[in-house]
Formats: sequence, structure tokens, C-alpha cells
Amino acid sequence: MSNSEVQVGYLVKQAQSLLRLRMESALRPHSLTVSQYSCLHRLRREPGISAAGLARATFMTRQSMNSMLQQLLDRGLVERPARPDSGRALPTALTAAGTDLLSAAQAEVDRVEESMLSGLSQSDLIALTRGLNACVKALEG
Amino acid sequence: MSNSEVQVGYLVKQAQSLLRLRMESALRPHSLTVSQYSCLHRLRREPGISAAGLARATFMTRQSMNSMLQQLLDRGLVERPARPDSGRALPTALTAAGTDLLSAAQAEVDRVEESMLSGLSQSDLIALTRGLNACVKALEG
DNA sequence: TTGCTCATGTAAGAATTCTGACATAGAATT
DNA sequence: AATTCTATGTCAGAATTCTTACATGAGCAA
Repeated sequence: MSNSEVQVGYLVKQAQSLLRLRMESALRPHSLTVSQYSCLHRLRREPGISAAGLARATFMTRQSMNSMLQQLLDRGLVERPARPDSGRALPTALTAAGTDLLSAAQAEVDRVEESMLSGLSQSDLIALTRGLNACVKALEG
Repeated sequence: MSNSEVQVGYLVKQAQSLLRLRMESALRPHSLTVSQYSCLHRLRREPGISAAGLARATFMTRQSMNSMLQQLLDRGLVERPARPDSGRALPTALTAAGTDLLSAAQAEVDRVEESMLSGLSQSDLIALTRGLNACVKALEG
């Protein structure tokens, strides 16, 4: 209760920064950055997504995403066709190695998120989720 | 209500990203980045703070903060003594120009935060703040 | 005093991400 | 059919931030 004047925007930034720090620690043994993990995570959820779509889902530019995808390609964690079957979008997907690495990494990341929420009751968690969703919706509009 | 499986960590990141985007738009006319704004904001709250302390408060490294402070010094928005009076820390403070610019910028940033919270009731806001504080506390521990 | 630890400032370089720009493919419009 | 619009991929370069490393000043303990 150091100071109740703290603004919500600052709290969001603080929580996100700390969460990122903990995730980095958890992911370092797997040689993954948070951005790379987010990318792999999204790829499992939405196989065949384009780099531009991936960028939107992970809050980066498509230029940054493409340079990151190149690294993941080099490591054999993801795969893309050489040429698009239609349009310009190159559908990207996880390889078997990527799927395995993601599973191992997610186990640890999930523990980080669990610990973050450890002080919250069921109803607290619902209220937090509702509040954040309302913020997102308002900022999008 | 697209998907209730979304994790809280992702929501935090999404909210923070969108908030940053809106803040960037609001600050661009003032030629300030979000990081610079955060720095000025903290300086008003804690005049005489060191660059390292400023870095901690704004979630950056002290190296990044020092290079940012150099820009703000060049623009005459902040001031630091040439030599420390004691120890190594150089106490930093806002100039009159920095105070004025901050006031003008904050008016617009406050509107962004207001709009973010526009869909929340009083009790929703309290619950959101409580939830975020609990997350921060758990991640710090 | 001496040595140890910690915090701060700083320098050099790498890595990441972004901005601006351009080409291309499909969709939409006229 | 021709044009315009939108989305995607890509290139080049800049800007930001981080990593690693080192020097210095203060506090503390032996």
C-alpha cells in the first residue's frame, strides 16, 4: 500500500514488464526469447497463418516478424513453403521440433503465469480478466 | 467474446500494447516518445532522482536511460549537475520547459487513460487495480 | 586502515525493432 | 476490362534498447 495514486496505465506496464522478466528467465534454458515463444504459441493455435497475421497477433511489425521467422526457420522450428499457392501470403507452421520445444517451454511459462495469479481468488481472476478485456475493447474502438 | 481461453498474460500484453499505441499518437504532436514521457513524469514526482533510479521506475536499463536523458538534456527539458555533490549519482530534475511540456502532454495522455477506463464502473476499476497489484506483488516476490 | 560489497555512471558493440519505401497478388469498384 | 484498394512480403537504414565490461565513490566489516 505504498501509494494508491498509482495510475492503471502504470500498473499495466509494471505487470507486463515483470511478467516479461520472469518469462525470459523461464525461456532462457530453451534459448527462446519471449517474442519467439509468443510466435510459436500462436503458430500452434493457428497453423498456416501468414507472417503479417502473426505479427498482428504478437504486437510487432511484419518486418520484425519476418526477420524473427528467418531465425526460427534456420533452427528448424517452423516451416514455410518457398512460394505461395495463392496470393502473397506464405502459410507458416510449426515443425515437429518446434512443437516439442514449445511444449517444454510452455510448461515453465505456465508456471510463471500461475505464480502471477497465485494471490487471486476465482472471483478476483474473473474481475481482472473482465477489466482487462474492457480496457482492450475501449482502446481498440 | 471471441474466445474465453485467452490467458491473462496475453491480455496484459495486449492492453499494454494498445495503450502504448494510443499514447504514441497522443504524444507525437509534442515530439515525445512514451519512454520520454514516462521519464519526465517520474522526474516531476521525484525531483533529484538518479538516472539509475529513473531507469528502475520506468523499466529500462540505466544505460538506455542515460542515452535518453542526453536527448532530453539537449532539448533543455531536464537538467543535471556536471559533478555529483556526493557519491556518483547525478540528481536529475525538470527544467521549466520540461515542466510545461509535461503538463501539456499529460492532458492528452490522461484522456487516453480515461477512454481506456470508460467502460468500467467504479467497482470494476477497484477490482482491476487490486488484481494488477496482486500480480505485481506476486511477480516481485 | 584495509578489503569487500553495492550502486552509479559510462563506453563499445550487438541485437532487436521500427520507419519508410517498393513490388506484387488478389479483391473490389467503376 | 480497367482501375483502385488492400494486404503481404521484402529491402535498406535508422533508432532504440540491451549486453558486456570497466571505473569510481560510499558503506560496511574484519
